Amino acid sequence: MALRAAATRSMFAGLAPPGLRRFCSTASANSFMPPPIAAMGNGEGTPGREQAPPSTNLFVSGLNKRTPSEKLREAFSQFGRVVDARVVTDRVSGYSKGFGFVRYATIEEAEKGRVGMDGKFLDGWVIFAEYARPRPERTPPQNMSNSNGYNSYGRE
DNA sequence: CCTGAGCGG
Repeated sequence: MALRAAATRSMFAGLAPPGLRRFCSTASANSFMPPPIAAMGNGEGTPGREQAPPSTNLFVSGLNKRTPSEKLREAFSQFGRVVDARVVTDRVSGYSKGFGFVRYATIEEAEKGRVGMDGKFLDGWVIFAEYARPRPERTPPQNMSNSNGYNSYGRE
């Protein structure tokens, strides 16, 4: 039955997430192999590539360019209370950059949502959820003109 | 239109 082969290809041609190529670079697309969970033999010699510490801010990457923030919040609200969910869009082009940020109410929910949505499918694309890096929202750590000393760090 | 590594206003 050659018809079945054609039908199978047609099915995969509709929702073939190109994001899967990150798992297997030179592997056959016909074989399902587990992701190479890195080589844990470096110990602590991976500076720059270290993930951010646990926080309520979640960095979601691998999103579809047409995925709205509502879809993100809806998908992540299944694991916890999403305080804020935003898909990063460009100011000049106005289109999504392919990643977004999801802020949970507590770190526990953020952890559950991160593990629960990391490696899941969204709009036919494999998304990756990890902790966002501590980044100042407005006031830079430089120039302390204010005697208050309040730092608007997105932590917690 | 949005082609895909990536940390936003």
